[in-house]
Amino acid sequence: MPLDTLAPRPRDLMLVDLDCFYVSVERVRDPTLRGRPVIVGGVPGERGVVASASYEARAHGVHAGMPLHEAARRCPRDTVFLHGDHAAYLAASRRVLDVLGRFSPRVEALSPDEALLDLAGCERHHRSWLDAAAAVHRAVRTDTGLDVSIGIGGTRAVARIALALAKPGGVLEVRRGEEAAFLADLPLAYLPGVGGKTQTALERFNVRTIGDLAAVPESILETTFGRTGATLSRRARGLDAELDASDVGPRTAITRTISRETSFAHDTHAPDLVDGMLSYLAQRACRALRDEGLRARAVEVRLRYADFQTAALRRRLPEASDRDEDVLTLVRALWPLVWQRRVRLRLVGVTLHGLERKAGGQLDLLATIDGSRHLDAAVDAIRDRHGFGALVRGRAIDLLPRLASDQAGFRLRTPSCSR
DNA sequence: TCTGGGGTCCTAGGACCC
DNA sequence: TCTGGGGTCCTAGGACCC
Repeated sequence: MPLDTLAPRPRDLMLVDLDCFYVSVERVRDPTLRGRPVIVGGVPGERGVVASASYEARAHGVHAGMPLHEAARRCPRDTVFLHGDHAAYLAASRRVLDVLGRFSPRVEALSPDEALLDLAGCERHHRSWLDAAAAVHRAVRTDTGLDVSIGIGGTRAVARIALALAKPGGVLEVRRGEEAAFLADLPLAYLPGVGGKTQTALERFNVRTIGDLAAVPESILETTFGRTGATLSRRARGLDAELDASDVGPRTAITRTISRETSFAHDTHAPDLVDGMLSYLAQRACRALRDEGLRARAVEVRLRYADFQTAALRRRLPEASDRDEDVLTLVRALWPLVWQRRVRLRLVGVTLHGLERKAGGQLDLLATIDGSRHLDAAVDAIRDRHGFGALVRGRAIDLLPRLASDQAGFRLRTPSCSR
């Protein structure tokens, strides 16, 4: 890592977050949902958790990540439960990114409902950053009907914490030089990278606020917690950690892993069901792989038992591949090895590792004489026209009626805000 | 019927090579 | 005979985030 990326570079970052994103998109499509408790993630009776809850639902103690049946127990009768429409959310997300692109040439989508803007060079267009934030809020509102919250700070971590305090629908700017004072009294849990385990570990050292952490010498934290300790130390002091120092902009790095997993409606001990579901998931993962123009070098099969214990095995493929057949062979060999306990399974999943860009030229030439590659391409084309379920290999076909559609990532954690 | 699905980064130990 | 390092690849698993 070059030294200059470690030096604290003065910059102004604006983190924009869409409030109750999924619920808000649903309300734009169906205004009768306004003012009522709305929960996106599934319907009661299904296995699942809340992905997004309206403030009316949150008033009853519902939050993202809560099991659906628990949410149903807490909410009034007229609460609307929706599965969600991820294609619509993605489309809305793109429209918002278009709007943000008018405010800065450097916009980075962090998730479907969050984007980071580097404000360098935008000074002359606005009297202040608060002014700019108000303009962003108005523009997104006008063009998409969605509301945003905004955090402004000199580092990704500071902007994120400012955002947490700005919700819902507000703006908070932390000016350069004021980071230490801003962070000092905040509970440790506000610091990105501090989860339950780390918080507990640090509390044993009497570290309870971000200011407490900032006061501990970085060398001690690094000795105790390794690289993570150094990262947290820098964030707590309002500095960029190595991880955070990258330029703001579209991600260019290659995807690291591609995974597809699903929970069974009921825990199962039926080998046919497990084999079929894993075949289906493997084919979906391979399709995503081909869509990205990547090949995988290793395959992992994961499962979760009814008691929530999980197990996984990872093996290299004989050679990097994007073909259903190669991955299926390995998946079929692996799952009987992973499933050791005589306990029902609640979830199975397939993860592709060691992704690399598919080589061009010569391999394409090979592909023309490679029948199974042709087959995958033909299958992909049929699925494009008629949906993924139109064609599934082998035993996976038995499962089709109960398979859910492709789903993008759910937003789980909404930092709590008491101000 | 407690506890979804898709990711990233980091660590650690063993194999193997020089 | 004994005692080493360093580097890289591979697998397993933890913690965290949205």
